[in-house]
Amino acid sequence: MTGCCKVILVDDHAVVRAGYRLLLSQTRDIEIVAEAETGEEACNLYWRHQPDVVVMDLNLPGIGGLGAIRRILGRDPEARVLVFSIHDEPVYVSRAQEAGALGYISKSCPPEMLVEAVISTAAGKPFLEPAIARRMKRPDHAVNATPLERLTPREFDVLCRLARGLSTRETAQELRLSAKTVSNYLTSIKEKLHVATTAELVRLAYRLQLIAD
Amino acid sequence: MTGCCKVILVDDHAVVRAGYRLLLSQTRDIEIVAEAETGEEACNLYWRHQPDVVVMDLNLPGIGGLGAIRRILGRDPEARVLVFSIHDEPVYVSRAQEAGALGYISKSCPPEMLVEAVISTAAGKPFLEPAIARRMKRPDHAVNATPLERLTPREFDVLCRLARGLSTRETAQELRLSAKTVSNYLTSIKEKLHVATTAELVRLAYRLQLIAD
DNA sequence: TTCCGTTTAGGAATAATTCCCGGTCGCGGC
DNA sequence: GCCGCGACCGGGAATTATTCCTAAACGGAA
Repeated sequence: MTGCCKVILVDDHAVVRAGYRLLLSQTRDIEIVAEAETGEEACNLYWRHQPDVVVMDLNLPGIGGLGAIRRILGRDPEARVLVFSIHDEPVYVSRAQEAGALGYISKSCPPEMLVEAVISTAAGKPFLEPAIARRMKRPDHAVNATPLERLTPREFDVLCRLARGLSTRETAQELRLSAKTVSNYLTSIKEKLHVATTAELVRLAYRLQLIAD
Repeated sequence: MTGCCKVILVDDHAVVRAGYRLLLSQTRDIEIVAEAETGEEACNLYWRHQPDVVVMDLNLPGIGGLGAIRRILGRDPEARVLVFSIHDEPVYVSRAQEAGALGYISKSCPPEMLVEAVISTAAGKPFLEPAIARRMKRPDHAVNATPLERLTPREFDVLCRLARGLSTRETAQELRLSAKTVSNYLTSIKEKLHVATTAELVRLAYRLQLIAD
């Protein structure tokens, strides 16, 4: 571990970022070159700084963490993103990996592991929190466990936003789609998840821990 | 501010605690004497250390943050608790204050404010994040505090069913109303609870423990 | 009695949803 | 290269849901 790895920190809470910054600054090998509050901001800062790794929270305002990952990876397939989320459910891990994340740790991990994961990811080595890796291996979760796995990435995007309480119109604006398309997605989501009403959909989203409170 | 104020840190995420610990340790006046992951643990550690202030997250496993606050205050009415939550809605503030919290800040506040709030609360002075204080003063806050009380009995009936996932038609059948009437109730419920979509309504119902899972 | 809030629902206008369709794009196989 | 597939996007038309307004019936409070 010679050299210093440059890190961008993405999280919508300033206090939280400040904490991580201190935590990571204790290690000589790590330097935080920028912080972002939103996915969009993260993308912009990425081009400017060309960091070795992006430490990315998942639920961000705007395009969200997954959107940001897709956007960054779309333009730089070599980008290394470490997801650092409050969620430790396999659903989110799969989604993040699909989007192109190289590492994934949850906020329940011990503090040292954050450092370890950052260094590993910066070096291009995938890092997955062991506790989560164990859960991912359990057969019941494979592809058929949650019907969520049958949703396409875009359907998933739409579901996340509608479940959070956005209207079809707001969702459309955020994702730059027509309200019509969002409606059509909603219909197919409901069909795939076997629910009839939006309320049922939201309850399901709670049970699958897609949204929390 | 002579002397050192003793702090207990309560949050279910170790990394997050580690960050706050570093953040607070930068100030000489503050010493973190213990950390807890759950409300129960926080209570036990409170008797052992008799801290000047407890920095408490709200959503904890088990009895939760509010439960812990009530339990601590129940045995030591002089206890000083600073709530440090991700939520910035007035509902949570009122709940926390009812439970006995002396201070409240959200995680969207600037890092320096955490230090300020800890010192203030430790000294027995209430601290409320200015941005939240402003929101609390808005007239509609009376509604925010106990939103369900503004619903008529019939509206409540309707809400329970819709939130559980019944369609307007099913709800109408169950209550022997016309679907039209149920729709009309739905509109007035949404207005009284200040939500725009059904999804938001369901989330609110979760938070108010109208439905569980 | 008069007034007010609740319960109920219809009419009309508007918005959302459903179902069906057709187009584009990229990817893996032949 | 060409084919097929599935994801992605949204228009059209029919159907439903929602909103906003109105109004009747009822019961309790002033």
